[in-house]
Amino acid sequence: MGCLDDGCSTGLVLGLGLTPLTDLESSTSKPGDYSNRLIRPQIKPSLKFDHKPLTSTSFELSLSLVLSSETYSHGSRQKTMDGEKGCEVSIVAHDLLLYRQASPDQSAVSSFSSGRVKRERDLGCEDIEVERISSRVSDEDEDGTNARKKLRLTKEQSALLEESFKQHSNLNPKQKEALARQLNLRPRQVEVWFQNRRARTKLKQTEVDFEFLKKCCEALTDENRRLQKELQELKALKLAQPFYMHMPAATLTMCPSCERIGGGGDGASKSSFSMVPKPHFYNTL
DNA sequence: CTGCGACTGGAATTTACGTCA
DNA sequence: CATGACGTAAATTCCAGTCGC
Repeated sequence: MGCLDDGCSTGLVLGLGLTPLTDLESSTSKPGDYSNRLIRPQIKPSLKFDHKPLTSTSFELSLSLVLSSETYSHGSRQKTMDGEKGCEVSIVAHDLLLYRQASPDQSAVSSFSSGRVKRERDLGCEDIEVERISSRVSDEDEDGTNARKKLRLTKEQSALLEESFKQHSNLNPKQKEALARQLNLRPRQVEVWFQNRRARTKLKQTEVDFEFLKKCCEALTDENRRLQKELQELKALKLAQPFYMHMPAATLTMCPSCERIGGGGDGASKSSFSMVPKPHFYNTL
């Protein structure tokens, strides 16, 4: 990314925009995890300027040249090399687009600090157009810094997301799209919400597991201490009462709870207890 | 301080495309 | 010329970690 500053040093950044001729969202998509990839071959020429003329693509591409000072600090992950000059060209199309909440009661405005080109297909064409109109107006701070402005989801949005998460913690692209439409959010936002939700659910579960294991550990420590003590007492008993010495060791058992010694043998076997292993309470998770 | 929306970077995976036998 | 195997680039998703409001 250093090239933006020093390599080219032109102060110019080439921005790429998709002006929709797009039936690509509606017609070519198929259900399935990677349906959106179907549009990739069409986007590809736009990313590699040295391959094909832009006009060969199936939709119009708009390029804008802007001063690099207008670009975002995060920059773009998608970059390519200018074939002729060997100069890195940053594609910042989406970076310059501002998302505007469709809901009028949404006071918060989501920043679009580092939307990447690859994310652009997340947006419906209308959304792109809306964002294009409202872009460059208010997303950036006056001083050009790119502070994240955080959207606060409404209760309704959160509730619906939660509801949806309960049904499936992972969304396929179609579900994501539908949910985003329903919530007046970008698919990317829905995606991020689900990612965060999964991560935090996992974190919570880890904490619960940790507490559980800690309690198990404490219980086992206690049990171990008790058994050690019991062993000591048994040893002491053995020394103090030589009476048991002449009995075969295998016939002697001790009740773990009442600590009484039961003898083996024919007659005694009925009255003696049996050593049933204690069931372990710390079953696996 | 906590909650949470958003971002970054990396891994894994799929797909398209070019090359070669 | 058609075809299959193979390598590679591009694009996607998810996750872990982090930032910052």
